[in-house]
Amino acid sequence: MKNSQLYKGSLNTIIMKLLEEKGRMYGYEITQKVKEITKGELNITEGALYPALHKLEADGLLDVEVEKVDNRLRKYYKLTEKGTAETVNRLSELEEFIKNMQTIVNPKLSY
Amino acid sequence: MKNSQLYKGSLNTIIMKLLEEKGRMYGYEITQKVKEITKGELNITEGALYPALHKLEADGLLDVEVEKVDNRLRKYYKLTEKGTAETVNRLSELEEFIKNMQTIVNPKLSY
DNA sequence: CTATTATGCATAAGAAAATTATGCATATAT
DNA sequence: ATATATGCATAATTTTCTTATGCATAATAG
Repeated sequence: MKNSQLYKGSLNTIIMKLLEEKGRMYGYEITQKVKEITKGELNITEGALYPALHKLEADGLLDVEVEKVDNRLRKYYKLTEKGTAETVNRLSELEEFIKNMQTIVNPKLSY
Repeated sequence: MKNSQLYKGSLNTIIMKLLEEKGRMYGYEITQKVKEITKGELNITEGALYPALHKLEADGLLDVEVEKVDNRLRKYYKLTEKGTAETVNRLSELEEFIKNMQTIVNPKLSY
């Protein structure tokens, strides 16, 4: 998704967190939202995003609703009950991860 | 390296940061250090570590010195000049990454 | 005294997740 | 007319990691 490899593995968590906040979003909207949040730093590619959405749906974490807006197709995704529960876990894992990485970057601040 | 996929892509940065701090380390030492820092949360597997070290060496970012300690072999790695320069970039990327992920987790704190 | 754990390096097969390169379609701006 | 933006999708390839091994020495536990 970017020149930095660090984002590898975080895409699902990002998607789920955004959906938790917004209620429902469509693919393109997610890419734009992430670009905005990260001030252009993180550009999610379609080749990563769509397969990820399909897998989350297949795993029962997301539901999809198709709508036609301005004669263009949109697939709105939202968290299922299972997905909402799983998001809690993913977010706590993410916070642990961030803490650990901060400790590695700046070991002196950890005590 | 762990059950959480979030660490994917961060191994090289972790290795380089530790080497920047410690001067030189050997493989097994790196696994133990990371385990200690993360309180057991992150266990780097040999299958990930050794190929990563070999690649960093092949890319000219690390130098290796073989030593025999207590009748056991150790391969001490240290940053080359190029590696030290590259570490600066990786660390600033990591800090950006952490900031971005924090903004995603907790958008209300970012203003 | 033998089996397990710790120390130490290594690689091979496979899976997972991404990149890169496409493809199709409509709408808008240049 | 052409490029850019919107919108979804997939296929080939690459990167990175997991899992499973293999070998070897030292120390500890039963």
